Amino acid sequence: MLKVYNTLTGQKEKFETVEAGKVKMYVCGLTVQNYSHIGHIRSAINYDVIRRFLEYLGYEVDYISNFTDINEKIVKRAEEEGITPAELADKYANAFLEDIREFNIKPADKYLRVSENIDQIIEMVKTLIEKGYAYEVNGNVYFSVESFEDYGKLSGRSLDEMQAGARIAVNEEKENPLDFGLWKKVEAGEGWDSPWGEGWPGWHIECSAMSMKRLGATFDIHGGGVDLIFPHHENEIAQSEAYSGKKFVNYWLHNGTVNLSGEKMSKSQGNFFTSREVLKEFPAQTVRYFLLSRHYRSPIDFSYEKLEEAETSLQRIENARRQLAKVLNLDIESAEDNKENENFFTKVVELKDSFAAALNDDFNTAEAIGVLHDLVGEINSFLNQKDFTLNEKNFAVLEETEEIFLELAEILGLKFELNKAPGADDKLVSPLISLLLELRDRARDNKNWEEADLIRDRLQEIGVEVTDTPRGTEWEIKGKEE
RNA sequence: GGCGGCAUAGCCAAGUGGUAAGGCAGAGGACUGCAAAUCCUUUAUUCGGCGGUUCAAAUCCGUCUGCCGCCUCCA
Repeated sequence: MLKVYNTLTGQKEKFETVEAGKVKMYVCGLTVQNYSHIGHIRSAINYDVIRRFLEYLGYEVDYISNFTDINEKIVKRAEEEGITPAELADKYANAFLEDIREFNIKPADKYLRVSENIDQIIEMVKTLIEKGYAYEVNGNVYFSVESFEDYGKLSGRSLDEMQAGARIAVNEEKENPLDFGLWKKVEAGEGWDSPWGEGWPGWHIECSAMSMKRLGATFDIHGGGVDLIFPHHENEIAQSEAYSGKKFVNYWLHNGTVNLSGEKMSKSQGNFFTSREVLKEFPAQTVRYFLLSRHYRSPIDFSYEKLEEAETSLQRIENARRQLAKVLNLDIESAEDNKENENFFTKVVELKDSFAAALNDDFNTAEAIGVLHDLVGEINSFLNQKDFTLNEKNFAVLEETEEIFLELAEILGLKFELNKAPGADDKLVSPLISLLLELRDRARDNKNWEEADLIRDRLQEIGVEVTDTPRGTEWEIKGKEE
């Protein structure tokens, strides 16, 4: 049974959907004003795994995200780059889509853009004014936080507490300093026409308008970074529920931040790694694996040193996968059976269940990765038994294990494709290498180590890795080192 | 100042009442002509300090210390 931690209640809750068998989820995307950084990628990977697991559980998932393509920052950045705001937004939205492909993140079913949903937003603002939740002053429209009884329920604050904090910029137009903008007046020619004059939507309103338009007044999951809880998501709840009179979202999920030396990575602080610069140093899968090695709600400290550790750890899993594939390629030697494979397979199935149980517990990917390593240990031990032979029963069991292994990895979005280097399947290359290795074997039989090593070393230089294993000499095209 | 979170081995990290997963590094071993690779075993009487509840606490309560987040744009 799936349990998820809901920020709204501060507890893990049993997960039940509005509509049986279907999950409607909305994840706050980014303002497309620059290249994405690792913090954005963590968020995207996190919700990607959540989505994949929900699909694994059999749900039909409608996963929606957004691109904020209208605001001051975009205008400013566009001026800097000498292009129009729309071009800038397009450029970075496309860059983001390229980035997530690298990280094996499934794209959302739909990315909603503010610029394409202005009508919807205006309609919503209009209704909020009519219902008495919002007011217009000089072409600006504000939401009145005092008019919404439950204001503060997500972030666990009360209006009194927040006013005591008194770190809110003074704005004479607002009835209450905490009131937030729904519609913002801008210079002629820069915005959209509205009943209140030319302007832009406020930041928070877009997510409400677009998510409800696509997913309905009440939907299942709304996700984003913890730094969005207040004010962004708090405000979304206020305006959405004031508008529809219904509960907006059942489960609020928030992922932790990516930190650098303990400090939050963020654009405004200037302390961030873009995903692109990280990808120059490490494979995307390593980054993904690293980010999933910690529970999504906790902050994670980012460094290249940690990525190197993650790389080594990930290789252990990759090796097991490769060994498994190699063994499955061997000829079946005997029909004999031993009891070992039954014990082995029982454990494999148990681990499969443990893996699902880990993710069922608020998507605990760190624990799930631990289970994956346990599975690797079982596979290794089984394959490295002294008297291992590939009999029919072993083959069947290993084939099924491979399937389970790949299925679980797929939930985490990890791909373990076999190295299909160019030439590996070539009708000429393969026999040629086999021939060379035959010569090497003969040299070894004659204890002519010099010649044997020459063949191995020369093959290595060409990019063919030769490994002596208890099952005989194996080779693999690795390609040349760059 | 207000609200919230976190503190587990050398490092990273799971674990929310039943006696400490997993990874990295380290140590030992297996395999090998050698090398590389790989594999196996092993590494916390203890969970920031103190006090309390309980038959039982890393897990609950109180308190102290340290770190972080939000309160302004932010994934």
